[in-house]
Amino acid sequence: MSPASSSSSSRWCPTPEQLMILEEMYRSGIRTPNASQIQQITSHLSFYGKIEGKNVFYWFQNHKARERQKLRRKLGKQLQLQQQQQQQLYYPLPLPHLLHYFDSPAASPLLFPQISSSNSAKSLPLQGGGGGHEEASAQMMKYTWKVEMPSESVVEVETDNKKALMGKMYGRDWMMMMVDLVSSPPHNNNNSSPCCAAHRPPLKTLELFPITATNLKEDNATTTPPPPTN
Amino acid sequence: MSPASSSSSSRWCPTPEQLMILEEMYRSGIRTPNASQIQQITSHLSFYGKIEGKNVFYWFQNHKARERQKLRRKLGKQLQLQQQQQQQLYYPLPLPHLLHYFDSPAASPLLFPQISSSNSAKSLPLQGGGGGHEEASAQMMKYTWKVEMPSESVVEVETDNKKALMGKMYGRDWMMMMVDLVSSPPHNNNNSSPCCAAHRPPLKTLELFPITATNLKEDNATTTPPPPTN
DNA sequence: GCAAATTAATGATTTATTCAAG
DNA sequence: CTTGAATAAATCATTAATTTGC
Repeated sequence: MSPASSSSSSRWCPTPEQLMILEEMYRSGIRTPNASQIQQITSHLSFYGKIEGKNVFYWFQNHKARERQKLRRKLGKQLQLQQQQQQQLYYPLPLPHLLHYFDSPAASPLLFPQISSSNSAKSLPLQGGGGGHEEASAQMMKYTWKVEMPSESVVEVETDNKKALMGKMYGRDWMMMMVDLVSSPPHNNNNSSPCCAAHRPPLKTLELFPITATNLKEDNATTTPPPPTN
Repeated sequence: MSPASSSSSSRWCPTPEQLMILEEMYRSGIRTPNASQIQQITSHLSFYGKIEGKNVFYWFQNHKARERQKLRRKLGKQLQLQQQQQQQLYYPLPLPHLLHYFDSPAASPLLFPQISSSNSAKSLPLQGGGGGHEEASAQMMKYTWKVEMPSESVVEVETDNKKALMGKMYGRDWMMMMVDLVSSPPHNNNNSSPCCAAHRPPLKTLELFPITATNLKEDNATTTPPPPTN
């Protein structure tokens, strides 16, 4: 099973450009891109280096989690203080380490445009079946770039059959599978250097782009309109 | 449809304080409060935010269930460990009186511990899969799964048979299989210095992709019109 | 200066939780 | 109550930083 022994780099290493773009996207509100978005992002980022859909997927997952974690600690302290004060009014609670939920409606005067709350905003904006069986999380579709994918062959699937076949597969994994199919185009970077040139030329111009992303999900707090919950 | 209309979330969202108190109560022994107790609790908790009696009722019900579940799992694991140790002396006897604790197909391995370090051979480097291969579950279509796939080979399956067959290929196993089949493109894992391009394309002015309001409807076009949930 | 040893980041997986539908 | 879909949390594992001894 020695996978080519030669360090096939088991792990993706984002180039500065890729990272920059991803962060900008995140900053713009993107949190959990769907497969379609991932494909496009991947496609674009592949210009700057080897990358696969799952990398993008993971990046957002991890980044979101990290940010949330960071934030949670800060808020946690604040909350604890508040609660310490309040608990005196009611039950003499020993105040353990409850740090599960954050949902204070008072919301966050946060500086960062993200992570409104961890578990709180449970109100999943699942397009709540308004009208009739939607298929796209509308919110997600807001930002969509026109990318030139290698080939375009819309697969027609028999939903019914498929459904049966799928058995149980976690959504994420499934998505990844799909994403893998599309992943990044062959990117010949014939370079044997260890991995990830950490410091490469600062690449000058990189102007930031206007991503009109409105990925409104439980995440994102910048301009969260009350989830229609349609 | 569209129960919506509810400007506020249709669902109770416990504030941290409420949650803390509830948990403390649970900890002190309360399990199934009667109407009177519920009323009282609700009254108290309402100080920290909107809440109704039924919320309290449901909370205790759910929490109780959850705790049981948790405990059940822990016991299972402990047993597993103990048995792993003991099985060297004796042989793994699946304590019959615990069988009812396991109801999922995944349970069997527990009873017959085989020291399967799940995380052992994680690093399954990219296999140069190739075969296209995709199927979509009806549910997934909500994410607009009409993505452009390199090759389309819709696997025709006999729903009925397959379904039955699936029985054991739950979750991870199934996924892994699929992923293996699909995975990433050709990618010769020779010495193709995988990681990070220290060598990315000229990249001069970094022309960022045109993500703008202009093409906000691409997806619509290719897939389906996202309901203006927003 | 460099390379083994340690530590810090962070990419990749797995597990648990949550919500909704049947 | 059960099951499926989706997500977040927890965890693992590898890479890059860094420290340290030479």
